Amino acid sequence: MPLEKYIEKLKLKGYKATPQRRAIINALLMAKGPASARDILAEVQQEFPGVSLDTVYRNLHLLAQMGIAHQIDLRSCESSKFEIGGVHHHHLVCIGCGQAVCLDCCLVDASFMSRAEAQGYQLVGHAFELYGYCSSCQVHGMGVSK
Amino acid sequence: MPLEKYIEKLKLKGYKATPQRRAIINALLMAKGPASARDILAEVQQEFPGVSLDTVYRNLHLLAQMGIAHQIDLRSCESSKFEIGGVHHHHLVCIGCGQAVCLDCCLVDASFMSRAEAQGYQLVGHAFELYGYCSSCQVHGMGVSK
DNA sequence: ATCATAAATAGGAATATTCTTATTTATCGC
DNA sequence: GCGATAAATAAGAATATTCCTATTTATGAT
Repeated sequence: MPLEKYIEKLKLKGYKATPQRRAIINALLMAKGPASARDILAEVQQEFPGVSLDTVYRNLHLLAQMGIAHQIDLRSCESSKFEIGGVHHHHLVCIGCGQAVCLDCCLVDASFMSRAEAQGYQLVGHAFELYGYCSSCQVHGMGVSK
Repeated sequence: MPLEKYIEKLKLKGYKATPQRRAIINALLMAKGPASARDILAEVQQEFPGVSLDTVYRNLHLLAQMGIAHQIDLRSCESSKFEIGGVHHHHLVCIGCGQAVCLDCCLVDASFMSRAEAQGYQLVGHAFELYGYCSSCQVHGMGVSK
C-alpha cells in the first residue's frame, strides 16, 4: 500500500500528516525486514537530523495501534521490531539472535471480536509469536537441550 | 505446582537453586495477578534487601524460556508482566491501562511444533495476546473511535 | 489568507531494561 | 567435608523506552 493510503487512514481518525510521520512510514515501507526503533531513527535522520527518538516510538506505537504497522515482540535480548504492509501474518522468533521467520497464517477469526466485546473490550489488534532457537543458535549452545 | 517442582525442573537443565531464585519463584506464586519486574523486586526485597534488579529480570526471562512462567507483553504504556502456574491460557490486554483479562483458550497445537522444526527451529514457547481498550479506557476517550 | 485549536514535536528528565565484569556460591565428584 | 567448576549474583555502566513540558504546526472554519 502506498504512503498516501496510510496518511488517509490516519487523517480519518484525526491524526495529522506531519513530515516526520511521513518519513517514519516511508522508512517502514523501504525496510527489508522487521525494523527496530533505532533502524527507523537512523533512516529518518537522513532527512530530519533533529528528529527525536520519542517521536519515532510514539509514531511506531500509533501505527501499531491503528493496525497499520505490526509490532513483533522479540522477548528480551532485543527490543521490539516493526513491519508494515504485506498480507497479515505472524512470526517464528529466535530468542537467541532475534531473527524472525514469517508464518503465513493467522488463527484469529471474527469469534475473537465478539469474545472481546463480551468483556467490554474494543479490540484493535492481536499478537501471535512462536519462540524458539534457530539452527544457528542451537549450535552455539544457547538452546535448551543442555 | 509447588516451588520444589519448579526447582527440580531447573536443576534438570543445570540451573542452580539459589535463594534469590527461590524467592522470585515464590513471589510469582504468591502474586494475585500478572506481576511486573518491579512488583517481584519489591516482594523479593523483603527477604533479600540487596537483590539486584538484573537478577530479577534474568530470572523472569529464564523462567519464561523454561515454560515455567508466562510473559505478557502489554504493548507500550507499561512493561511486560509475568505469571506462573495455573492452566495454560492467554490474555485480553487493555493498551490504555494495562489491565489483563484471562482467555481460557489456546489455539496452538502440535502442528506448530513440526512447523517450527521444518524451519530448523527448536520451539520453546509462544505468545498470543488480544489488544484493545477496556470499557473504562473507552469512556476516558483513549479508544480509537474518535 | 488568517485564526483557533488540537495534535505533534524536540528536548531533557525519569524509568526500564540489558550488558559487563569481578566476585560469590551451588553442585558434583572425590 | 573438600576442591573444582560452571552458574549466579551485585554493582554499576550503557541502552532503551517512556514521560513531561513548552513550543511549533497541520487542519478546518471563517
